[in-house]
Amino acid sequence: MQVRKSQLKSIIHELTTGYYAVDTETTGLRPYHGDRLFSLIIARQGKAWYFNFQDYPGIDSELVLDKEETFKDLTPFFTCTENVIFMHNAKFDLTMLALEGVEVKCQVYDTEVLGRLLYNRKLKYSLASLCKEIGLEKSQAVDEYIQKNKLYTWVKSPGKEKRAKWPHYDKVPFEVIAPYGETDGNITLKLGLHQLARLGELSSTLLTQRTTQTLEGLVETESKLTKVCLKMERAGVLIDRDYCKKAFDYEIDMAARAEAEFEAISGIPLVDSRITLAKAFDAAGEKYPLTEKGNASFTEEVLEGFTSPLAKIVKDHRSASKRAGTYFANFLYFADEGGRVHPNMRQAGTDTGRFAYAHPNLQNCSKTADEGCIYPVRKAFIPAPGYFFAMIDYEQVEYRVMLDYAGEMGIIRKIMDEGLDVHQATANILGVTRQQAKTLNFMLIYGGGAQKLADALSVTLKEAQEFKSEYFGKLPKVGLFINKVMSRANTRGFIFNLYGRVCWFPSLPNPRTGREDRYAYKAPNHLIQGCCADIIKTAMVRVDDYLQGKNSRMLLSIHDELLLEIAENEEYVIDEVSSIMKKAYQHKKLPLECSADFSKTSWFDKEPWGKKS
DNA sequence: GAACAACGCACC
DNA sequence: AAACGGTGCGTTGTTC
Repeated sequence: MQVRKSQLKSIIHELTTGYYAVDTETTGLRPYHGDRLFSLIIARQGKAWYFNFQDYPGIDSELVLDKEETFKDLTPFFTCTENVIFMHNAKFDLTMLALEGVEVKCQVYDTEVLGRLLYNRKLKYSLASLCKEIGLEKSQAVDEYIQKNKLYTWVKSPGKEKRAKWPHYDKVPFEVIAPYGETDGNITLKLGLHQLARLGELSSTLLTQRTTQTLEGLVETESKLTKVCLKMERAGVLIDRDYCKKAFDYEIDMAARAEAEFEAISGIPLVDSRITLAKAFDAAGEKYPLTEKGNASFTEEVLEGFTSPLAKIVKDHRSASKRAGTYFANFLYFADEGGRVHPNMRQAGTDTGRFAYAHPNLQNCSKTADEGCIYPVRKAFIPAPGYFFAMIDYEQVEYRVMLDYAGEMGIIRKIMDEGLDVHQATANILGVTRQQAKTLNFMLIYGGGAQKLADALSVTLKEAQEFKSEYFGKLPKVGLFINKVMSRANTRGFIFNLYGRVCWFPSLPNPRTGREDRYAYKAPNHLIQGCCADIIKTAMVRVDDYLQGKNSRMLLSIHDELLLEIAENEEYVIDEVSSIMKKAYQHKKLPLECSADFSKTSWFDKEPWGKKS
């Protein structure tokens, strides 16, 4: 129901402790660029209240509530820690609420996150598709209205072909959006309650299994984590705008030069496509491989093998345009007025449990600068005045966790007693070089076959097979572990890690053979990768708790690394955070190690912080 | 015109 | 029978 001014107080009075769904309607999707909520939906047991704050032409003025007053009245609701609130993509709505000064202290469950924890092999985790599975239909009215009436703006940014689409939800008529919002609220609540019930069932089937933590515990961690991510995202990362602009101009210029040179030499305008490149390199007499789909392939590696001067030009062009478009242009585009970018942390973004980052993705910023590069990408990120950066990362976490899971004591002792790193210890055991050991470990953790190993080590298939049997001969527990996990995935269809995270392996048709396949060779990787994701997620919740009342803050989580902004008088938190991170994994035999770097200038220039802890 | 597939490439 | 895991995002070329 649409809330009228006269009913406000009594309705709010009705909101006693219980299970709710909350949703907001917002002017657009960019909270850090001025978009704001214009309505709030609260749903409970078949009832949904639509609190409208926006004036529409001809609307009954009783239906236009005062935003400030409403949120003030709702303070007891949002600060009640006993309330349980379901939200789909909760972080977005929490951001919008935060911009109205509302801090939600209730227990928040993101139905997207719950969807992942329940079953992580879906194609989509949208509210519409999750609801559809349980027979609930999401209204498409608003999206359809936006499309039909073209209530969006196309935005083109310099140096890029792609345009961004900005929808304007505030232009959707009240009579369309209000019932839509109410439906969303109702179905989100039903979905959330259904998910909690389903989690209970799933959890009880795992109860007999050995995990250090129950699935319920994992759900609680993820629930708390949503608010941690909210904080991190709101903090954002400061960019050096002038640096980005200079770097962007420079790279655009480099790309233009490459285009001119290419055309001068080949007589063909440079278009980085298989058609143009095939034409140019055919003329230059170069031979190139084909991709899986039978198209000409011109990867960097292929170009590396060419003698034609065009090859370097294409490489330079790719590198310059990638740096200009994917990095510097995006940083400038996404930065708010204060120069901070707020990348979207996608807590439920991956099958394994890792985070995914978008808009912009800050997990794939170039670490190193190529030779001759004068604008390293990570140099664009700088600590705020009064702060410096700390980068704390787990050392070889996936390998260590795998060895600990496997209980391969021979190598574990070598690592612990002799202070060797994983690859060196492997090398010593096998009598190979560290680099070879690293390649072997790498292949192992990704489920690579003998052929790939042969390619990577530049040896024959037979030699690669010998390396493999040598490896498993000397590290039998690792082989046992890998086989056990694969066979579990095959026979049971799912595996779970020490944190209770379940990973499903449904039978899917293999596009190559058409036969059903569970892709079980991926299972050991997913188990380890997911476990490491849960380690850092657990650590983040604890670090956030530790940082309460301090000025230092977490900014980014990059799989096995945290980037923090440390207040100048809080240097001591670095060691403490390292320690919290290490303890987030309850090892059986092999503990985790962390190392820290710091920088007073940028994310690029870093120095070791003290010695390894 | 817009959506999609394919490719290439940055990270862990 | 064998299989190198997980992401986001840019452009090009094709298709609806």
